[in-house]
Amino acid sequence: MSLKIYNTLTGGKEVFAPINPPKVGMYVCGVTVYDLCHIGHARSTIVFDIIYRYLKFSGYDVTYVRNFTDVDDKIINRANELGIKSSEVAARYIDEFNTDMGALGLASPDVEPRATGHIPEMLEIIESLIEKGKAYELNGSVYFSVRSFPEYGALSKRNIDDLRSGARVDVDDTKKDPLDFALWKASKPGEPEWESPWGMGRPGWHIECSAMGRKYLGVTFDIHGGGKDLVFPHHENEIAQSHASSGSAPVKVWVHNGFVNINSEKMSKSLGNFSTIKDILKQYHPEAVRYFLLTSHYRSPIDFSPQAITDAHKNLARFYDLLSTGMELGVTDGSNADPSMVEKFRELMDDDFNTATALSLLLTELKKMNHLRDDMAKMKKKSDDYKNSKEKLLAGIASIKTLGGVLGLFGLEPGEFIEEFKSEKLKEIGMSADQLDATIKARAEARKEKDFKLADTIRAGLDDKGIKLSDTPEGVKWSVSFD
RNA sequence: GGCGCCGUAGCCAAGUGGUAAGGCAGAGGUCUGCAAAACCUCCAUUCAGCGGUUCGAAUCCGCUCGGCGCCUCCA
Repeated sequence: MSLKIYNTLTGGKEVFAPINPPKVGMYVCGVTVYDLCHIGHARSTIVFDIIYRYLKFSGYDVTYVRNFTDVDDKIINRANELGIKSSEVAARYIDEFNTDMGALGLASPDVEPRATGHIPEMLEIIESLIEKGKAYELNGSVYFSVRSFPEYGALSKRNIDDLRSGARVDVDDTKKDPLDFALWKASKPGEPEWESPWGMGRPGWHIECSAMGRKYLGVTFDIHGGGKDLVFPHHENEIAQSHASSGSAPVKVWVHNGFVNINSEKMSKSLGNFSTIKDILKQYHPEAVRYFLLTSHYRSPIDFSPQAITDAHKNLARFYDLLSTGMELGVTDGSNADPSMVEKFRELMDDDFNTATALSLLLTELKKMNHLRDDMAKMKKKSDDYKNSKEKLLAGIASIKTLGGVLGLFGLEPGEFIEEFKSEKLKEIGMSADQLDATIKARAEARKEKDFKLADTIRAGLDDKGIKLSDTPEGVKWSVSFD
């Protein structure tokens, strides 16, 4: 079986055939750095993080480029509000982006170019477009002539004549056609600006991706990604510019991720219903956020809710519990992963990165391994049965760890995941580890004295605070409950 | 107005022509002083509704109802 990817351009799943295998070039639209990132940005970044990881897992030599848009109207507005330079705004939010995405465990792209570092490359494309009669200069700005590009609308399935230009698009008298868009904008006083053949100015939004994609990945590359909302106009315009300038299509496969919704509505600033990554990470473990985002297909909308992330966390905790057993038994890496599991995982992921079913495969394996673990507890350690079971268990755990790793999961030491969450809980309820210890000891004393009433009262008291006690053969353990 | 997506159990969610994965919640059981965790069993004759195509449809087609997105900056 081979990897199939849904291509927005053709509207269907296609067998993935890189231009120069095993090399793969992938460009993903990053963020405009004028504010904190919300969970929607996290989704997009995580989706492409997983595509990146999976392509590499599949043996491709991937060059992953993700840009920062660091010159833009919104950044300028923010800079004016704060009374600082727009470059400072950009620097600040690039830092914040890196902090947030780092917390979410994202693999770094191979190149993270910034728009402002590629002005000459943009100017080169713009000049070539003017030469070819695809763009024109007016009052120091340069516009792309949409009607000069017959394929315009192919990506977003739009007919030029259906675009109600003027109704919702600002009619700009300086443009020859309302559909035309800016490649270069003459700068106003106080705005960031660069020299150009048409005077001082700054780039339009779309041209940066055309320039940086071409610079790092070539005139035509394999995959271009971004959020669904970028299909039109951003990616449509990008195709027009790049294609018109080079004479060939810039991208083979266009991949777009769906939105994160709140109560079935798109999360957005204008609706005021967004949650920043920082806020979410105050309440939930970053890996639970990643797990949650993987439970539905990347192209579908996903509804953000506390319940959904809690569910994700519960499942993660189950995995880490098994993984800690694996540690005790000596699993260190995935070298002895079960080949048939890996094969199944591949089949699922090869079908347009179906992470939801891939997770269910891991959950099914989890259940099998827990079953085995329970059985082993009843066996004699020197018996052949025990040895055989242990071998299977180790292979199962190794498979889960390896395949989970492709999804960016289970990277922590099991103890770390569990302890991290527990110490957060103690902080939340204002109890020290020593206090909890003493309480647990008091209950143990009561149990020893067969004073079960007192023991149960103590346990219930902790339970009210969200702390669950378990009496296990290895002693009393505690964990965090959600309900 | 144009283009497009979605509607699967109490909740979340796969499956897109061969007879409904998985998770959460719930019920019963094993274990336990009792619990918890883990495990076992059960939990959609049915996929918004109505027609049609087919030997066969949640899956294809048409219509209806409901929800959402893009067409303006947006992951």
